[in-house]
Amino acid sequence: MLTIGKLGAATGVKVPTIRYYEQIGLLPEAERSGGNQRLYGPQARERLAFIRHARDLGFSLEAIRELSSLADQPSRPCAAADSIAKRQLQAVRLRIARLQALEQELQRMVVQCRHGTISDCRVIEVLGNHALCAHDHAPEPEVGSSDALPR
Amino acid sequence: MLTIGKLGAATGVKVPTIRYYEQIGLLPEAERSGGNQRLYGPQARERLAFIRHARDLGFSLEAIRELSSLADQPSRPCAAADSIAKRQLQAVRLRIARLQALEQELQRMVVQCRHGTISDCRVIEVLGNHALCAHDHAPEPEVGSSDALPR
DNA sequence: CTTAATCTCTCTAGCAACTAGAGGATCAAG
DNA sequence: CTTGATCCTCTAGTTGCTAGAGAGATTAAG
Repeated sequence: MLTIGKLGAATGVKVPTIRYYEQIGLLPEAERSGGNQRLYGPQARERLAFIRHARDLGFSLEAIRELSSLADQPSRPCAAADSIAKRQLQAVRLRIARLQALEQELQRMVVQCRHGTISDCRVIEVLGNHALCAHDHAPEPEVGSSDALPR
Repeated sequence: MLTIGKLGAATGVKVPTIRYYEQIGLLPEAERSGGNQRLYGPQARERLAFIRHARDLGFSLEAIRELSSLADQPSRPCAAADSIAKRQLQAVRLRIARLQALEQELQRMVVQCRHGTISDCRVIEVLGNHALCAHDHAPEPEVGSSDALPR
């Protein structure tokens, strides 16, 4: 049995985050020791590793909630899991495309800066005037429930 | 003079967001009409467009605060503005690289899914076992003050 | 001139996904 | 048996907004 600190060290999840996951019901309530401290077995460890990994891949906690309730029902078809992953893939691709547009724009700004005074700084100038932009870099449209990429 | 609603429509910023910017001191306090409603001139409009554009380019409000205080001092050297933009460019590039790793991994997961049952779903399996991953997709390290990319 | 519709005002509370800190209990090592 | 690390609960803060209540202002139509 692991204490919360060991579990955190083993999975790379911070201690308060583990308690937070329990609080929001993403992890089941842990067993307790005589002195009221949380104790975790290998099952809890696997579950947390699953969550951690999915977080690293950018899944929202909501998506992870779905995924892990699916994981608990091994005989059901996996179409749902598949579609959650596909949605996430789409969201990631969109985000990449958008960030690449930003990258272009920022690079242009930085390259054109003559390092003089603010009054003729290209960075400030471009920010003040969208018309000087080469590309469209509109804000991201919302995509399903797995919009935000974390950390 | 524009009311807050017209200003919002003109700049693409929502009304409560404008009030929020004023509240946190990113916009100066607006003039008021006889009936206590906010009124904006062209200066405020430019400032808000500047903020909006910088937000679209992923700058944090903190970075924007710096940038716009710089913009107010036209005779100072522009090295500071330049370096803020460079930091942002770096952060964006890092984020792109990381998202591309995620994209690879997600795609592998999705492609390998045989559309059977959960018990042999590749998506669930990979999430449960990081060792099945091709790449490292560690969480992003923090970069300066302009970490989060919004919207 | 009145009424109705549409702003606008302030204020509080909520979202994701944590993080930080206070103040106290418990545990393992020496 | 004491010290220091770890654990407990609880509240509040972070970023960048968004939503809603309840009240007042303004405008357009009739």
